[in-house]
Amino acid sequence: MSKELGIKAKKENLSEWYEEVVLKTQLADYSPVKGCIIYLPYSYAIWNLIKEEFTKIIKDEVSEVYFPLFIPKKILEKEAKHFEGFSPEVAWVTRGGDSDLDEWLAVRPTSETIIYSYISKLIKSYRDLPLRIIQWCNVVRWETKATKPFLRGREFLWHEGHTFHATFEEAEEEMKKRIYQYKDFVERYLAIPVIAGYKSEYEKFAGAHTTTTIETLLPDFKALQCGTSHNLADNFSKVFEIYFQDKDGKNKLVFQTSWGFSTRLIGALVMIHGDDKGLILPPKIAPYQIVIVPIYYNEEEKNLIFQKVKEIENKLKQKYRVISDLREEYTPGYKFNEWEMKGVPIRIEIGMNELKNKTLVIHRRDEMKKEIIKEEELESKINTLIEEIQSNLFNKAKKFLDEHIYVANNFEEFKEKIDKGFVIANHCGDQDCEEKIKELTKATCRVIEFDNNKPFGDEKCVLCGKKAKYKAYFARAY
RNA sequence: GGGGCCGUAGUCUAGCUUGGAAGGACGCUGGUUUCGGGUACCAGUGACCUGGGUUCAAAUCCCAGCGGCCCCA
Repeated sequence: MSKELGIKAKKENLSEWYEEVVLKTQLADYSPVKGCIIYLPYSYAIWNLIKEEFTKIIKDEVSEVYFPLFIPKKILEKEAKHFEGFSPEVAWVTRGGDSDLDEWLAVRPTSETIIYSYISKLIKSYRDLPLRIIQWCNVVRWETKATKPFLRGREFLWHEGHTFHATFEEAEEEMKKRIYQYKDFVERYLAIPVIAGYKSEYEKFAGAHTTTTIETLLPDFKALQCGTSHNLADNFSKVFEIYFQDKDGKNKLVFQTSWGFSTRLIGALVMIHGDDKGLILPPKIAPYQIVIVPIYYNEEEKNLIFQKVKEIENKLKQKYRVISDLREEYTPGYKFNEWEMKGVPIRIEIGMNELKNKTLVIHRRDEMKKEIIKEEELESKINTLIEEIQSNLFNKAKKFLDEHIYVANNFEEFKEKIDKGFVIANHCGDQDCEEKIKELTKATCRVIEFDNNKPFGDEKCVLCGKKAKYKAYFARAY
């Protein structure tokens, strides 16, 4: 009776548990390079599903492109604030073959500069606007601190959208549209509840006019940024000289946005939905939504049951991602445990009892409950179960998030609650003051809601006591 | 940025204090058996992170590097 295959750590010991789940479910493995993980088939399948589903949502408006991995130093440093923000973690190519390069090439930490150095070729007239492009790629940020698979690495996969508009207002609208799209997507597909809103001045994207974000809370009460959308205004078009000729014949600067989310979402999925047995995947992005396990005692039964398994599989395959586990060297019990660890939402068990009675055993991973149904009810049962599991996971996560949002009327209350989740507090908006809060509590301003951000109570900043500019969510962050 | 722990087969690990033939369990391969919650037995397979130093002799001691984990800032 070996327990070696299962997850040994309890979820209470979150770090230990997380590492074990990622490795044992074969989502990913370590590589020889610090902070660079190997995306094994299971996590890559999840990423592909995320890509596929998100693409369906945006494909009518946004075209897919691919720009180079390398960015010449001159181009990367063109927008001063952007460069200042990213330079501490840029990886450089300084040598090619046998010779030193005359100009260093950055491995893209993000692609604004390489794209914007080119894009004026595509934008001549107001008729070319708005222009919207997206690329799915890898980026490199040379982390020096501790790395964690999916959540913090030197290389990760993401998409970055870049849009070009005639006016500031249009760009502002685009930025918000995308962040709401992210919120909707992450909540409906990954079942991860998030809070959407602005970043503070201190936390915004290097080079942006305004940054918006979606933030969630992990089980260790730390906030995790799940996606961002920036209004770059004309900050980049000024330095990259991206002009268009407007209806009035004048040349004008374009206004831009950029937005993205990354494979970090996979880390969030694991952390938020998993339990002591391992992963629990939301049906909409589970590589396998249903696993069918046959149970038989001899060759004769095996043939009969495999036939039924195939029949059920083919029926369900019309609509769902199904796998039949026909491996003969493992017992049903072994298979149950393995697929539960891997988080497959629904399991169907088929043995002689089911064959005789024209029934099926249905097991749901989120509640770990078995049910016997009539065979003819199968499709309607699966349809409702898929929906139920998806919303059950979201509701559980939403409950956790809601229960860990506190309000602080003063700094004492702030300090008391800050290690338990999000703390809503008034803030003056000054960068120095925000930095001070970070020094004192390790917490940062995570998000300022779009609406509902007016200061409350005495309307004074929680730390410095000056008149508050807004109320915001603070937390310790990943 | 500071501190600590660790690196032995695909995985978990014994051995390290006190230097002297690297042991077990799981997995994997072949076979028999079993299959409704991690079957059992037999046989086989497979490892000391890298580099340097000390020594007659290094998994073991020392130094450096690489990688992983944890705590603090």
